[in-house]
Amino acid sequence: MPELPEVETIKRSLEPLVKNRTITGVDVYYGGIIKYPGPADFCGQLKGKIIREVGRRGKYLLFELSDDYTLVIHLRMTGQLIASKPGVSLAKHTHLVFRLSGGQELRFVDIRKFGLIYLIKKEERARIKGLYTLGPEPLDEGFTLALFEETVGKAKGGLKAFLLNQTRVAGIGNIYADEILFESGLHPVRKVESLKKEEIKRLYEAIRKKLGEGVEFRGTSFRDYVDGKGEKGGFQERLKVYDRGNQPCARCGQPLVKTAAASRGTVFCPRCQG
DNA sequence: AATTGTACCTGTCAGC
DNA sequence: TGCTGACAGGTACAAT
Repeated sequence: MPELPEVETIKRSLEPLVKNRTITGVDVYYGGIIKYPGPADFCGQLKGKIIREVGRRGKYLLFELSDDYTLVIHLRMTGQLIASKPGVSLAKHTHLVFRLSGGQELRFVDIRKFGLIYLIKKEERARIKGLYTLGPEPLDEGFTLALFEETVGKAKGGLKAFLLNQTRVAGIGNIYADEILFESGLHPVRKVESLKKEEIKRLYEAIRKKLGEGVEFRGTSFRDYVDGKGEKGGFQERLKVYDRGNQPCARCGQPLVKTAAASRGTVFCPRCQG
């Protein structure tokens, strides 16, 4: 489900509903989601903690808690984190319920059970490899063209795989990767090391533009994605290539081609993305 | 070090 | 109406 724009939208929608509330208890219906520590310690340590801040890094949600603890949640493909009122019947595939002070609950729902949840002390962040190896945040001010040129200089292989690699740039997934490549007019299996300076700039600008639009339109509800209030996003109506195989290209009218690149379904325009 | 393949799960859809 | 297989927003880990 969620790539950077979706996770950012969840973060923003949840923040006012959970910030400064105390976790009064945790109900576990499927403990396999909890990767660290064990379920008993997880629940025991969370009880009584206050949610100080809600943050995001790449596709990870970070709940900064009292006593320097961080609750780290990755939604992977089908994970949802939804604020609910107590007593409302549990949606199917609800695996975890965080009970909060002031009559609020935060529920973790995940059809495929791929989600990952950790409770760590701040200084234990290295325990989560996918988190500490993340590349730069593409929408931050620090993500400059010069920094991106440096990143590109270190990489090799196909562009689609490059964009999906979280250690290069954080937060891009399959939907936005295809949209970014279409926007920049670059072929998904074009070699990173073959890019000219001007093409690197186009790619950089497309990354900022497409992820920015994704956030602006509150994410892509292609399938399961909803924000922290259970509301759908709007960017699915603005997709130009993702899930549009065989449909005419918005730019030139030629049929878009669906193929596989980096072992992922990939749609592109063979004419515009030569 | 950096790729590639496989595993983790359930649901949906196309084709028979 | 089943049934089967392919595919789905993403990593983590092992093997190369």
